[in-house]
Amino acid sequence: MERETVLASLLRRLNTVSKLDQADIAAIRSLPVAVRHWEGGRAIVSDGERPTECCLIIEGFCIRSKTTERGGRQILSIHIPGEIPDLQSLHLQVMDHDLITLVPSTLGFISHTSLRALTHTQPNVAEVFWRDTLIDAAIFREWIVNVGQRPAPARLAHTVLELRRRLALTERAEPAVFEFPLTQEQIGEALGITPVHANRIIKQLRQDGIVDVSRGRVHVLDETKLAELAQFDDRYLHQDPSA
Amino acid sequence: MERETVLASLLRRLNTVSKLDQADIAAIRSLPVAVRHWEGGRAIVSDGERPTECCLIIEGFCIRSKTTERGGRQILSIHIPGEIPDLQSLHLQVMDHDLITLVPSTLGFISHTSLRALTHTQPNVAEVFWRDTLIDAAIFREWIVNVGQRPAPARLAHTVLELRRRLALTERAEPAVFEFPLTQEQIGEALGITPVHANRIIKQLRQDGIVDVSRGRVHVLDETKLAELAQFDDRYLHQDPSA
DNA sequence: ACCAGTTCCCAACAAAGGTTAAGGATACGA
DNA sequence: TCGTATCCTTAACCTTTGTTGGGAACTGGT
Repeated sequence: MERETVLASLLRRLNTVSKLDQADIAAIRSLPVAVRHWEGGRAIVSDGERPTECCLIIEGFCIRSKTTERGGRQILSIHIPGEIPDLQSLHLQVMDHDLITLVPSTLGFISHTSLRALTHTQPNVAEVFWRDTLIDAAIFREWIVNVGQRPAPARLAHTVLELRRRLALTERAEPAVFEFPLTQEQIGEALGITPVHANRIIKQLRQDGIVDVSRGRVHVLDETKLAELAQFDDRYLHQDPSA
Repeated sequence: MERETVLASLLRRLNTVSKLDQADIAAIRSLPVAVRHWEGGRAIVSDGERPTECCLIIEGFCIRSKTTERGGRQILSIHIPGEIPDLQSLHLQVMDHDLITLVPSTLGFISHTSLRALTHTQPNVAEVFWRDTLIDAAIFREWIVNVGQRPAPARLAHTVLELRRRLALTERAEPAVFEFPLTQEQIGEALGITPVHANRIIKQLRQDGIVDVSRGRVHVLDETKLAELAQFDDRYLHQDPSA
């Protein structure tokens, strides 16, 4: 795979969310990236492990999740190409959650060693990466609000709109139809509800002509009603570098 | 107030959670800190604002929270002396949530300017601060699990044990009785339940002889039962610098 | 075309949690 | 010490969500 395309979405994203100068871009471009393909539904790193590299999603979808001792699983975030979902492992040596592919994916592995060398020689890149992990945390905060405050249908609506907005960063569009490769069971795990209840609310939203979530895709049926249900305000994504 | 005591708990905490050398400690000690007293229940920074300084809690308790358009409030975290709950504002210019005192507190304000100067001259301090925000994010992840997966009594038990463990970092003890200055309404906002339900579960836990949460304090009645209910595993707090 | 394994779908019932409304305790200032 | 505000407490009732269990539809492999 071309080096260009491997880092393209990462650079596009970082350069939108922060400010990179030519030296930063060149330095990131020269990072050694080991490209590997991964099946769907397979762990990349697991809770308790001490990874020595970070994982850039080049193509595909991943989730982060934690499993409780009672066997329940909570999905913490959904990740898309251009993101480095385990960037925190650079300074948090032991994983406190799992990182798992949802679908067959192309991943780029970058060693902690070379990332640390990069952040030491390019302090501006260090700050851009730091900011990236802060946005990650901001998304967790909103996820807490989602699970803690919103009724189940609004939770799904919000999750769907957040993902679309984040996809728009690298894809430059907010389409009415887009990929959302979670089973109903996984949707339940993301929203903190059972799969049966996930099925109920999906059916409801479909019948109400608001949104159709099925076969791994989202069809937005009524943009206005969906936005009203989700009360989605993208400020927390901090996509504007001056904000 | 003595400079020593102003930064004492911050330094103790950072030095436990990460590794600081003498130069780092000296550099942090020389930070200009503006000490101010704050009433309880008053905002320090609010959603939408662009703060120019960060806030160190010297004495007291604070929370971070978000308010939804429907009027519900979700408490995202509880903060104690030695913590800088809005450190993220250093690289996320616009606040996406509120920071509020719970009780009358002594706060130390440190300008972004001097913090940036510090992180530029002492890259190791930058990494320690970065790591601190990553631990903050790890706590958010566990909070998502708490609200999304655990039944209400276990949520309260977990929250209580987490706070005690974090207090132990600067106080070096895990007492059976400690301060927990949240009203039942605020407990509900933290756990994603109504105040009425918060009251129900508090009463339940008291009657079951597990824990008594009242008048702003926690009394642990049965350490074993409480631990079993909460399924508390402190790995996610990353208090050990090698982990 | 068939099979096994998922995933989706649905119904009936149970439990957890939300709503409303009201009385009682506590703290604090005049 | 009296009031006022806040907080705690409880009850009755209602809604959402969980549980159990089953069947239908789809998928990928042979």
